[in-house]
Amino acid sequence: MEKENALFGVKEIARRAKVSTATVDRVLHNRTGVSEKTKQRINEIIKEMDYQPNILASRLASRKVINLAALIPDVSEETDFWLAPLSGIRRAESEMKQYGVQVQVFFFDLNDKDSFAEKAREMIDAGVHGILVSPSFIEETKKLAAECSRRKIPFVFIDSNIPDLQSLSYIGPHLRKSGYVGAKLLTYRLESDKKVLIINISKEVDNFNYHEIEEGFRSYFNDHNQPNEIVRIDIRETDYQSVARHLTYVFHLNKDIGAAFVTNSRVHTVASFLKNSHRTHVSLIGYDFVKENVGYLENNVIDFLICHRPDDQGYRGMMALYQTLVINAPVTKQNFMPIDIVTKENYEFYQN
Amino acid sequence: MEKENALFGVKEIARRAKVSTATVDRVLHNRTGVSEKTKQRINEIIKEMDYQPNILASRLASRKVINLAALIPDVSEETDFWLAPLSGIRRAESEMKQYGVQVQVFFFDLNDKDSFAEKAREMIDAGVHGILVSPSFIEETKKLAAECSRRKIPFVFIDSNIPDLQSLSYIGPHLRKSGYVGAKLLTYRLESDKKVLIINISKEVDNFNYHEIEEGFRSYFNDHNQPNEIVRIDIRETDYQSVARHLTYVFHLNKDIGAAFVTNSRVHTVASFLKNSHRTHVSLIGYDFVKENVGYLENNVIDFLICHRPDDQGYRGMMALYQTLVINAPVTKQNFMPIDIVTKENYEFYQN
DNA sequence: CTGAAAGCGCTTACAG
DNA sequence: CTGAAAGCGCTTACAG
Repeated sequence: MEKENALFGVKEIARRAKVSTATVDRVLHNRTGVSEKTKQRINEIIKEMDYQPNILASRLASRKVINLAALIPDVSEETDFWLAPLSGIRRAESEMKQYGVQVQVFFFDLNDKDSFAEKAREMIDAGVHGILVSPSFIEETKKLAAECSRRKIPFVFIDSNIPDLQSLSYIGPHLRKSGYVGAKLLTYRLESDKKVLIINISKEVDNFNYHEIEEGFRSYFNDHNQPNEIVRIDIRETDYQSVARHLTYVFHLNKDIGAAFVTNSRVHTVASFLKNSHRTHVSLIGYDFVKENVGYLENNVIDFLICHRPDDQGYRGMMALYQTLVINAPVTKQNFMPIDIVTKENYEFYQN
Repeated sequence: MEKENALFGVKEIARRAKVSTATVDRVLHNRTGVSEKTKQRINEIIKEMDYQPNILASRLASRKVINLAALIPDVSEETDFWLAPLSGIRRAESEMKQYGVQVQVFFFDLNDKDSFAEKAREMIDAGVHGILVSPSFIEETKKLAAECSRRKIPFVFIDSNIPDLQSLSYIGPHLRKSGYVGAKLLTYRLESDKKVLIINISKEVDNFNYHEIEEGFRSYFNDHNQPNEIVRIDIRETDYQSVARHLTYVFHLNKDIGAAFVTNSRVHTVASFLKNSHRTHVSLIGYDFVKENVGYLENNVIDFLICHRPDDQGYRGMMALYQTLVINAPVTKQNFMPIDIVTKENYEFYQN
């Protein structure tokens, strides 16, 4: 009168291998304490049956909570950019929590390397199983990556990448191509006798990301034999007064600037300057769909914003961790986001 | 010696209400056969505890399979547009199937209303619990919607909408705004003495979608007092010869057409004509990131393609059904997709 | 209208 | 190295 209706699942494997389900479970999860012989026999049957575990049952039985963490910049007065990735992370969280996954978010200060290191420490100490991180500081990120490797904690990068660090996945823009797109838009209606101004506003002296964007931007000019002269300026102070001072000088020296390209989300500062100095005829392109920029899109001072779906980056980053840790499914190593073009006319539907 | 360690879940509710978990379950799912009094008592406790059901356990115990279906156009020789929504549907499927959800896709012929009705019939007869549909034919869709309402089967529309049909959700473009964006791009570098040509290539005489797009397009010209004259042409045959014949005539009549806007994905036919007749100086904008169009983006005949994340539409549509039927969570009634701008420079990263 | 018991497909101590 | 048994938090017949 035994019920042998289980034609699949661990029970069936156990029946065929003439072992208990406990042993099957051990093999399934590469746990120790199974003779090599039994192990092989079971593995063959698993293959034969093309066994697919029931994640539902698995998660329910093992009441292990999986702890995922994210280490991202805090939203600051300067920019609310990180609101978007955060919202993607939260969205992932709300989908995963029913399956026993918890998410903790750690925020660091973009102007303070030490806060990154400190929060990374906290995060590791919290005993997390997987990490999403915005690798804003190279050295500190390397240390974190090393620690993760040591503890076998998978980690993904979003927004920018540091190659060769064994990250599970990179989810973010292809910066070179992004700069290239910027150049296309900038030159689309640019007269050939006008100069082009590249503006890099950043406290960090050597941000590799901006270099890549600029390289991409310049390579478009090369590829298309654009005759326009390119002027560039680095501004190390991010406040309006400093930016205005530098720009006044550049515009004074170069009377015929027809378009400006800002390599990051600080384009609103430039927009403000152009507006105040009655230079709104200059085409302006920059990065990121943040609050500060939208107003200038609205009143036509900024022509285009380039964006890389920051919301999606957060979402997909968390999902990549989930895939690895819960579903045990493979994850794409490089996941380049679309290079989105946002204008006054389409921004209201740009959710990411 | 009883274990009373369950401080949550149906057991705890049952304990507090002094009933069995079976009765709690009945109340939880609005099943009949519970006295009004007991029901009230249990509902109070549920509220008090802010009880969240464990979907894992629920899905595992009730081995009911949920059948979702999609009714979309088949990929035809004419266009592979529907490959994208299909891939989104498949992506959703692979995420949901571990949770006991099955997905069936039914394909109809875009040139044959009857095939829509027929497949709709088949789908309903298959006993599905939720439906995603591309409402390509109004009357047939209305019939399907009525049948769904009768059977209390939730349905979502993607790609285009038919309002007032009690759909669970619409996921797709805001067509008016999309046409508006098209006009912005078209005029961005257009000289004011040039004419603009609107081209509508479609066998259907009265496609409401194209009307909306065109209206949006025209309203941009109004809003901005664009001086350009607008010429429009309707082409009822979709083959290249017919299109070429009509266009030859229009271009003959109007010597100074500077830009053309095609209201759908058939922009590649126009591109082909422009190329063959050495008119590639005409700016060309149209719809959809389909194989046929990409080549012309590549060789600069098409300037911009406008897209509405068809992949995402399929994915989100299925997810909306999942949310309703499995999670019992609310769903947004209108979900307008971003209006994406695809160019030669950024298309390689446009996955949707 | 209500409850006791079995069961979903796994995992986990525990005992040997 | 292996297995019997209990249990995860629900749902489902079945019996009353």
